[in-house]
Amino acid sequence: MSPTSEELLRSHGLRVTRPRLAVLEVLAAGGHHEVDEIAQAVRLRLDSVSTQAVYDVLGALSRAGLARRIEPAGSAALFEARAGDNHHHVVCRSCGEVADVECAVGEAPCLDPGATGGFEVDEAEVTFWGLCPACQGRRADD
Amino acid sequence: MSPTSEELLRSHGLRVTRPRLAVLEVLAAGGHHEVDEIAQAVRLRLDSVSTQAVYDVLGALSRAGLARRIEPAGSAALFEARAGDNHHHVVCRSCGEVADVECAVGEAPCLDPGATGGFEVDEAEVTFWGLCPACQGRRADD
DNA sequence: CACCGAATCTTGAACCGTTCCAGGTAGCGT
DNA sequence: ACGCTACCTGGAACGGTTCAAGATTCGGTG
Repeated sequence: MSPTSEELLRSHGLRVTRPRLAVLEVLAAGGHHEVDEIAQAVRLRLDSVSTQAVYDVLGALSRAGLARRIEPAGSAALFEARAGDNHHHVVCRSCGEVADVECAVGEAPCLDPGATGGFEVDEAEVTFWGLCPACQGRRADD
Repeated sequence: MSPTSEELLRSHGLRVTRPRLAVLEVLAAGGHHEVDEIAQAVRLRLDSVSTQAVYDVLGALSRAGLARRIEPAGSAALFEARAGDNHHHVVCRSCGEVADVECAVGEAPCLDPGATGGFEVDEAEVTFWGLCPACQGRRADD
């Protein structure tokens, strides 16, 4: 069974606070969200939370491995609950919609680059670009 | 033999102007550069070029396929001359250094995602993360 | 070779997401 | 219950990028 948000925080050495619980629950609902969206959703649950607090919380959760930050070129930072399972993303060139893509290879780093010029690689981040179903329909509208 | 910068521009339907020639030559020298670096390098060749012009030129070159824009999470936009050959990048987590990595698979999109949720994928962008040779040495300094 | 329309460049300011700062507040171990 | 910190608040600052209006230049035409 999945642990409660409170247990998650404690087990990762983080203090349990209302903003953190709220952010965790918003992320747990799934999807990829901008900081602003998260802030708004959190404010529906709590009376008021500063933008700064949301950034801090998201930073803390990311560092603890409870959230993952992605940043597709041209977009603001997005956060998602899935972290540590090495999955990837498809981004729509037209509307920016993001969806998860399972890692077809397996373990991280799931790709073995040939010559890396001496770099010590620990992760391979893959971003697929294309058109989401909705934008395929209205292709001419760009 | 490789075409001159002027021929490149003309063959891609772009007007030949001093700023464009200068930017192309800076990029042709290789590497991955920020807009600001490019602007400075260009100003060594021409008397003065506005920052805006550099952005416009880089945008035009990217659209024409003469330059490629990459944007590793946490960095400003970088531009490089190699475009259309579907190669990838390694980024140093410590200093941000970027190096090219040949595509191990071949044709674009060089990865075949399994389930893409209906997305029509046309490109797979791979970013490897790790430590560059220099930063491996001073690992403790972070 | 002069002319014209469209593309391009200049200057200067606005924008947006993110981060920094100083101070008050609240979680949690003792 | 107390104190140490980590955390949250509010407001201002920042950097990269983009927008806007107008002058200039490119390149095809007559």
